[in-house]
Amino acid sequence: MTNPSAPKKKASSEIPERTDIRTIARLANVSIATVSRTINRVATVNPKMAQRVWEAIEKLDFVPNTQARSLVSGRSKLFGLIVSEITNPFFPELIQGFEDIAVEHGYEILVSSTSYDPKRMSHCIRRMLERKVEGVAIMTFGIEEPLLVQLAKRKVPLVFIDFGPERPGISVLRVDYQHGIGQAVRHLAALGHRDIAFVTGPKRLHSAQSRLTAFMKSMSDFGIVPDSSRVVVGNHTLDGGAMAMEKLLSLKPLPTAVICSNDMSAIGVLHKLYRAGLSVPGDISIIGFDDIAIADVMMPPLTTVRMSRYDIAKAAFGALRSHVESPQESHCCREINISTSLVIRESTGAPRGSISPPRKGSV
Amino acid sequence: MTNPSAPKKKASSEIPERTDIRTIARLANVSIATVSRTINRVATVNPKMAQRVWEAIEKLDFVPNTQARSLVSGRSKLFGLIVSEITNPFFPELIQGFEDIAVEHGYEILVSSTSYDPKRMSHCIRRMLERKVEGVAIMTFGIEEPLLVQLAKRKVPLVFIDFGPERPGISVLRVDYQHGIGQAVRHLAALGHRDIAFVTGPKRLHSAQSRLTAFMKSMSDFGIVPDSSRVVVGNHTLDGGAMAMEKLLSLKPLPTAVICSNDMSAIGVLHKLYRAGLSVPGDISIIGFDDIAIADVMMPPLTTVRMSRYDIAKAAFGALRSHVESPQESHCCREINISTSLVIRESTGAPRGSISPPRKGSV
DNA sequence: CTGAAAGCGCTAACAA
DNA sequence: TTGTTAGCGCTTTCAG
Repeated sequence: MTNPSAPKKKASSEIPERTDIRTIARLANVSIATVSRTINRVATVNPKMAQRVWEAIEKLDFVPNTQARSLVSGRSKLFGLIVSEITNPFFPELIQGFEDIAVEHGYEILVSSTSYDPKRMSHCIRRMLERKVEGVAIMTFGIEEPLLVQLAKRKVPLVFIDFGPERPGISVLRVDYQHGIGQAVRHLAALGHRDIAFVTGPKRLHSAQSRLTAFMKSMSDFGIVPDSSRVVVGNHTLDGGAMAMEKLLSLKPLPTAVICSNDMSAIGVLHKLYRAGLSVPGDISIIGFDDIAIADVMMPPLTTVRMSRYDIAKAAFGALRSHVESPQESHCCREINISTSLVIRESTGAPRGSISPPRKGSV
Repeated sequence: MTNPSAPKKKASSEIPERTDIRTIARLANVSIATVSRTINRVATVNPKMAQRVWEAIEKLDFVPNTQARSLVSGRSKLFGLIVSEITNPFFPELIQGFEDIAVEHGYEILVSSTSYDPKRMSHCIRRMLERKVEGVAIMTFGIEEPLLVQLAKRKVPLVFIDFGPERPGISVLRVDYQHGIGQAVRHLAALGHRDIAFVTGPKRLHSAQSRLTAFMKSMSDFGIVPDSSRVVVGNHTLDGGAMAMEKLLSLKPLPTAVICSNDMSAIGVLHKLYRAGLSVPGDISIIGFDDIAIADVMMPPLTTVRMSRYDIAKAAFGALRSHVESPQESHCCREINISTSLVIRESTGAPRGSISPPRKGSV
């Protein structure tokens, strides 16, 4: 007992520096049970007593101790939220949504950004387990198998995005990449593009793979078989996008359009193009993915596939909550669909020479 | 006791579904005190026993319950971190730094984004109090007085940025706006600018005011007295910047340069200029403040005043930690200086007509 | 409807 | 050095 405010031994003449439920009970002249009931708004408490209790609480400015509460009730009212990269604007928007909803429902969240590092991820899962989270939303778009085991063993409700094991207590948010990316390809095709490149995300990221797959499928739907040199690996960061575009720039006939696995990559691409003195969409059309807030103020504003952070946050929280609060019917929400859709702005246009005769590619 | 794993009464033939310190003690054939000591790495435990304890822990995959631990020890190892706007990239970078440092030192953080809303702020302080945080970093660059009282009353160590009350247990991070903004003005003046506008942040934000003051002071250092029409109110968002620039655009002689109170505003300004068909820095020079990651990939890359998120995170954590772990010497760290400095990129140049004859604006 | 009492899982005197 | 024991602040049976 390091707690400095805790008296060593009970003594009748002790000054009660700490103000707990007992202090309130004494002041309100009721039992601690009544105080507890009042605070928890149990309907059966006599209004008169409740009134006295609230007054005492007000007067002493009492704040209940969540730790003690959780300890005895077995409910921490805490959810974990793991994201891969808090510096990618997509995630703060997601976190904000999740936090808003959680708080609204009386939950707190423990956020952790793992920077794609399995070590950090492992450590952070451990910490969450120690804090007795009631569920974890793993919004990293991919996870290492062993870490998963660590969590699943505990039977902590989990919600994944894109990819997760099929087990009770685990929900998966299925993002319909095909729809949005299909729209993107159709948009480009309608504009006259046939030579479309793709900047992927990190190879081990499941979501990045799904986006690529959706792209390939959409292309072949239009009878286009992209050759592999048009698919270049990025890493979902600004730099990664810039580097990917650099590679693309060295290609013999420059692709007339490029779709990126996320907006950060697309912005990197835009920047590299700016450096190269190429105009967008004049020389080349660009499409991103995510629709982060900044996409709208790029020069030019970025055409992109929107994936609603709010929908994701809401679905993730909902899944966790239903697992926690009604475990028996939790199977009903095992999979939730998240839709995506194209937002057309100004980074896409007809390819050079599609109407007027083709001319030499600049650069 | 809702806890479903908790047996109602002790019974000798109970299956111990829950694995706590007692279970470990039994398996390792030691007392619970020894288990506790082992976990807490108390040096005096017999290595042999410790070994047995660790094995049992390993075998049962035991994770200690932080809530119980905090409850008895009086140390939650939790810090609160309040930011104003998680969707402004400045903050995620700050959060990341703070989290890294905190975790490294065995602390957890509770993050909350208040969106400048005093109601949310109040609610979030309350929640943090309930969770028994040991300190709160209030990185909102401004706070309402009554909320402050709420916290100060509890004697929770606090660290503010820019502005905070002078009380024991409270540290303040003083940002040296004058240095960076002075550099910015000097840079512009050296380039030949005299007609420099300023886009402020929200009026009630202390930091925004300080930035404006630093600007005014720097201007007068160069003998320039900016007329008030050149100071336009923004709100530290993309939209706010765009709207501010719109106002500026209607000014009779367009200012030749504009300094913004933060990068988000500057990006909004850049975008509005792009819309207006004006070139940067050809027609007008722009300087931001913060140096968020995206500033470097703007078109053109934004000249801005850098304020290190990492320095702030480190200083904030350090202040909190020293208050918690050695309260007696906490007065030694009441004020910490944070420096700022100009990062020159490509959004600044000589004003039109200063050296070479003016040419038509490109688009 | 209210109060007394038994813990939640753990740490820290204190004694052995 | 190790074990025993008394709580941390709260919820929740269970009697009354």
